Amino acid sequence: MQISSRFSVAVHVLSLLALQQEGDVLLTSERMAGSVNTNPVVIRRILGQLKKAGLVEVRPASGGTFLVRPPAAISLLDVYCAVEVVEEGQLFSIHDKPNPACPVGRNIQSALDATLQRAQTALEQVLAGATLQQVTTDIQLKAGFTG
Amino acid sequence: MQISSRFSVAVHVLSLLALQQEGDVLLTSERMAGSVNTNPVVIRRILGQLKKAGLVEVRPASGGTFLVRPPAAISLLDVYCAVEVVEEGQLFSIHDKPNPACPVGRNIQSALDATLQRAQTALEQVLAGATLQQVTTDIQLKAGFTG
DNA sequence: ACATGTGTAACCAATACGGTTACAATATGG
DNA sequence: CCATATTGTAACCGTATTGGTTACACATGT
Repeated sequence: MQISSRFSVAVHVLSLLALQQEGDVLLTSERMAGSVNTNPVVIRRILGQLKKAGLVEVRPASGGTFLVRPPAAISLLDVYCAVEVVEEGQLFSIHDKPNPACPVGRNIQSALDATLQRAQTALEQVLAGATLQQVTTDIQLKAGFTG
Repeated sequence: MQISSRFSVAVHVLSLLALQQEGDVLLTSERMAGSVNTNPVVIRRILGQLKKAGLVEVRPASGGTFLVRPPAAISLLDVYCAVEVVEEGQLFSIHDKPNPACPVGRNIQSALDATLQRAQTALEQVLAGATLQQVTTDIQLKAGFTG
C-alpha cells in the first residue's frame, strides 16, 4: 500500500511549469505527459486538481498552464492536499466496530487516535517545509542547468 | 488510500494480550476476534506476522498467545513493521520510467526521494516513540480499570 | 470553418484488502 | 487411542482504488 504516484506526478508537472522559461515552446498536457511518460488525460486530471486548489491556472482550448504562485511559495504539502492522495487525518485506517462489550474494544480507537494523528502530522510537516523551489533547484543542479 | 487496518487490529490484539491477567480465561484467537469484531482467521494471520517478528509466541493446538516482551518494550513501529503495512522506504509511490530525455524527467525521482524519505521517517519516528504500554495505560484510564 | 488543446466520462485490468469457508496439523485430557 | 479445541494456511469472493486508454464535447485562436 502506497501513497499514490499522483502526488509525485503532480510535483513533476509543477516542476516543468516552474522551470519553463519565456520563449519556451508552449507546455501542453501532451508535452507534460511526454516528460512523465504517461497519457495526457492523466496529466489533465491532475491539473484539474491543482487548478481547483489554486496552484495553477489553465487556459482552456488554446492551451497553456501556469503557476499561480512562485515555486518558493508552493509546499509539497500544498501539492499533497491538492491531489487528495490522503484524506485529512485519515492516513491510518483504524478497524471500525470493535466490540464495545470489551474495554479494549471500546477504547482502542481513541487510545490510538492521538498517536496516529501525530504520526501523520509529523509526515505532513516535513512536506510543509519542502518547497517546489527546492525540488527544482535540485533538479537544476543534477541536470547541470545554467539558468 | 490508507495504511491498512491490519496495523490497528494488531495493536488491539497486543493490547488484549498486555492486559491479560493471571487466572483470566485463555485468550484464543476466537476471543480476540470477538473483541475486534472480525473473523478468527484474520486474527490468526496477524498473529502469524507478529510471531514471525518475535513479538508474540503462540502455543499450537492447545491455544494461548503470549507477549514475548513487556509492553513498554514494544513500540508501535515494531508493530507497523511486523504487519508489513508499508514496505521499507516505500510509503510514497513515485511514478517510474519518466522520460530521461527531459531533465525534469531524468531527475525528478532523485530530487524527490530524500524529502519523501524524510517524511516517512518522521512518521515512523513518532511510532517508534509510542509503546504498547502507553496504549494500554490509556485504555485502562478510559475504561476505569482498577488493575 | 478548422485546428488545436482542455475537460470529463466510461471502460478496463491489476492490485490490495478484509471477510469467509475448508480443512490439515497439533497438542491435551480423558 | 480418541475426541476436542485450537492453530495455520490456502483458496475464494466482493469491494475499492489506481492508472492507463478511448471517445468526444467544448472552447479558443487563426
